[in-house]
Formats: sequence, C-alpha cells, structure tokens
Amino acid sequence: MRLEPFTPTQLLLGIDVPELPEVETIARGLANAITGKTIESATVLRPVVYPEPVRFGKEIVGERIAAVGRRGKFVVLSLGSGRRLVVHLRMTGRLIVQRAEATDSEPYTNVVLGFRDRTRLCFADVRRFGRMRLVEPEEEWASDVGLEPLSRAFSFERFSSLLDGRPTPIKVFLLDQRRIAGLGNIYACEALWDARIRPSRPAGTLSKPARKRLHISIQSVLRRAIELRGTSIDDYVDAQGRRGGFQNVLSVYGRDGGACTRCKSPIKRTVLAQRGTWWCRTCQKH
DNA sequence: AGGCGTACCTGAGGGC
DNA sequence: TGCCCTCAGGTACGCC
Repeated sequence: MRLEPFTPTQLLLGIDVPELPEVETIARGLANAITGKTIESATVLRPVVYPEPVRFGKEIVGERIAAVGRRGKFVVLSLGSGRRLVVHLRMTGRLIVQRAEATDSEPYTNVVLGFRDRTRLCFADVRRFGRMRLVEPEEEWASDVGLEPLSRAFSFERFSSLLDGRPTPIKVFLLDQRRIAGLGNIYACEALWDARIRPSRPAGTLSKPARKRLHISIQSVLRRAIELRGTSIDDYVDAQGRRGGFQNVLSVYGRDGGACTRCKSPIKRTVLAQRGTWWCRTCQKH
C-alpha cells in the first residue's frame, strides 16, 4: 500500500495495517490533537457508520471529545455525554487531523468531523473495511473483545487457561480477538519467533515453559513496538513527521528467505488459516 | 460451540 | 504499453 504525500498542514496519524501498537500510537496522537474539542459538523461520505448517516450526524454534532483511548484494535473516543465513538480501522483505515484551510482533503475519506476551532478529523479508508460506531453510555460494545495483553488481567494463569484443550494452531489462536485482543499477523508471527514456538503447534499442547515464554514474548514484542510507534511498511510519518520504527527490527514477518537473526537459517513462509505466516523452521521447534 | 471457508475491497505487482 | 490475474489483510457471516 502506498499513499499520496500529504501537506504539512495535515497531521498524519494513520499507519498501515494497524494492530495494537499502531492503534495505541494513533490514539495517543489523537488524544494530544483533539481532546477537549467540540464537534461542530459531521459529513458522512460513505455509509460506514452506525447508526445510519443522517442520525449519526445529528447525534454526534455538539459532542465534546473528553478522552481518546484504545481497546484491542479499536480507537475509542469518549464523548462529553458519556457516549463513545468507536472506530475500527481494519486494513487501511486512517484517522487524520487536518486544519480546515488544508486545500487537499484526504483521499478516500469516509467521514469528516469538523471542530469548532476549524480543525477537522478525517476518517479515510482505501478499502472501505473500516467502521465507525456511536455507542450509547450504557451499551456494552466490547463484550466479544478479549483480554488486553498489556493489562494486569493478562496473567500467566489466565493466558494458560485460554490455551487449555484448544486444538487450533497457536498462531490462529493468537489472531482470535475474542481471546486476546490486539495481535494481528505481524505481532503474532513476531511473538512466536521470540518464544521459539512453531506457528502450527496446537495451542493446547504447548508445554508450561513454552507458555511462559510466549506470555512474556507477546508483551515484550508489543511494548517494544509501541516504543517504536508501530510498524510502517511503507514510507509513513506520524503527527510529528516521524515514521514508525518496528519495520527495522522485524525478525520474521515478511522476511521470506532472509536469514534468521538467531540461527542464520532461512525464514520460511507458509500459510495458516489463509494467512501468510513467517517463521524459522530451525529455531521454532517448540 | 467452535472452527473453517468465503465475502468484503482495492491497489500493487507480475506475466505476457 | 496495457490488460489480465492474483494477492494482501481483519473481521463478519454462514455453514457443518
């Protein structure tokens, strides 16, 4: 994926194929850029919102952005009324803050929220998979979203019990957002390499030491990726003009044929659950 | 219930 | 040059 260069008047907060570290980076950037602002206008250009566009617009105008956070791969904008605007970027979604005088609007824009101070938030998405949903204060929108892997709730015991009895390949398990929320293809592959575990290994058959390593690896890979502000496969920069940095330290993802940094064997690409899977056959034996 | 296959969507890149 | 074709990815949905 490659996108048009953007003007200096735009603050780019989107990164390709957002997983937990990218969504966290986007949410932090948004928190800085729009917390406290009041929505003055809403333009829905594509029907990727809930409720339907007309009602969505009516409901959201006048709301103030009280806070911006993340849950799994969802960006969560908490609004003054207690409602929340929940955004999933899926594959190519981007949340971009622009100044109103920016002449070029973001390409592939779905929704524009205009603020009283004449800045605006654009929700753009080339592939139109992303969704934006207004959630009522009492509404339980995240009941299907699994454990936050960087929270205290993600204890070894909880993690291990989720694996028990599961015949599904461990990599497929890691991608299941109902169990653990936030891992996508990149960080699932990276965590398994770090823990020296074969991606096709049935989840429930992992030994206790392997489970311990994976529990640590999931957290350390995600923490490091957040520190590096995510993975930019293409030439993106963030709100401060900086690229994500994790693409420079990938161990396996997308490195088909490259040398394993641990054992020098070639990295292999296979397919699991219709997903590209990169791993080292020599050192991922557990 | 859980696991699997497919649809969704579009640009990039390869083959001829 | 340009036209096909395939691929990539996360999630929802229908099916067994």
